[in-house]
Amino acid sequence: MPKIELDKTDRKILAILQSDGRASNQDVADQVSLSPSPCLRRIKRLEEAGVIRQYVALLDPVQIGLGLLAYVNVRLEKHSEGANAAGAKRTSSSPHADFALSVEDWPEVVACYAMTGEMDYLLRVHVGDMEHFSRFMMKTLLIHPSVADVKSSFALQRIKDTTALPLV
Amino acid sequence: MPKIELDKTDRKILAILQSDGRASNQDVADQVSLSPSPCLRRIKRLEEAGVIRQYVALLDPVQIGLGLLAYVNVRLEKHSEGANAAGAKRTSSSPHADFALSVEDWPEVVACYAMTGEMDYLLRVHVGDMEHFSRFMMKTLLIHPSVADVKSSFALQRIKDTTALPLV
DNA sequence: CCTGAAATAGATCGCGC
DNA sequence: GCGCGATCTATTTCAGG
Repeated sequence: MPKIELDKTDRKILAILQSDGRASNQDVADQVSLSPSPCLRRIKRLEEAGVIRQYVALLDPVQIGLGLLAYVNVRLEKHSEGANAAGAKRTSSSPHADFALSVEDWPEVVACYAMTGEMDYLLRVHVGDMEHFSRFMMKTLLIHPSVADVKSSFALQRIKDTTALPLV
Repeated sequence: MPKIELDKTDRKILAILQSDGRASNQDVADQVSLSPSPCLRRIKRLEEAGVIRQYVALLDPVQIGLGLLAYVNVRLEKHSEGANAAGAKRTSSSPHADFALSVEDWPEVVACYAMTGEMDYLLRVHVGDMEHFSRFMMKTLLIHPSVADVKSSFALQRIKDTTALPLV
């Protein structure tokens, strides 16, 4: 991905599309004081350069039955043997590679980052309720051979949560 | 927000729009084997019920100069007096209300949840580099009168990060 | 709840500036 | 790089089953 130059107009376009991903090219063009053709050219350029990665619809978790949000800190086994203990499905090169692959298959886990600090991974987990969470922990996360230790916290209140990044 | 019933077709529509927020109504209609009109009605219904909260464009943080992602745990002062110490701009009812208001004004903080456990808040913070992060900490977060203690971790690797919620 | 047709609006592209 | 104008495609509404 080549890092491209962004002028003031590009940043304005990005700000608009970050807050309304379905804004029509004409609307965007009006707001940045361009005619539709150059505006569309800029948007296409931003898409092709990968500055705009994706357009998505954001859903309300509560409305689709996912009323409980948890952040789970995970520490993995240090030794590779763990990966071949009971329940392991892959002959893995490392617990890390194995864990990363598994995470892809767990729909409750919407985000997973390898982190600095004493805990290796931070997971964002959407579930319906405590029972659902408990089931996920018992039947999925805790029985994973790479996992050594976990610590969970639960969201009490959303103060802020946006996909819009600040444009410097 | 009234919780509405979602049938199989609704869930299919939601799945499509979660992965492509700009999918045309015709495309969606084709994929769920409907003609455009009833498909559009369903989408409008999902939007009006708040199941679809928003359409957005997702940007690549690296391409816009935000190469460092941090999660910051914040613990607040227990006593209300803290909120009126040096630098406080609001006569606040509580350190929590005061902190929540401030977070809105900090563009680096894209997410903030009040959490269970020993730390009160979890913040997701996008910055350009360590210097930028350091500046944010020194000049913004740590001088906030409600803040008692912070612990930061930094993302080493993104394993997974999606806005698409699982549709049960 | 669906289909299908008709009117409106937006996307797209070649070309001159 | 921008803007204009022609063309094509999609959105949106509404009659009727």
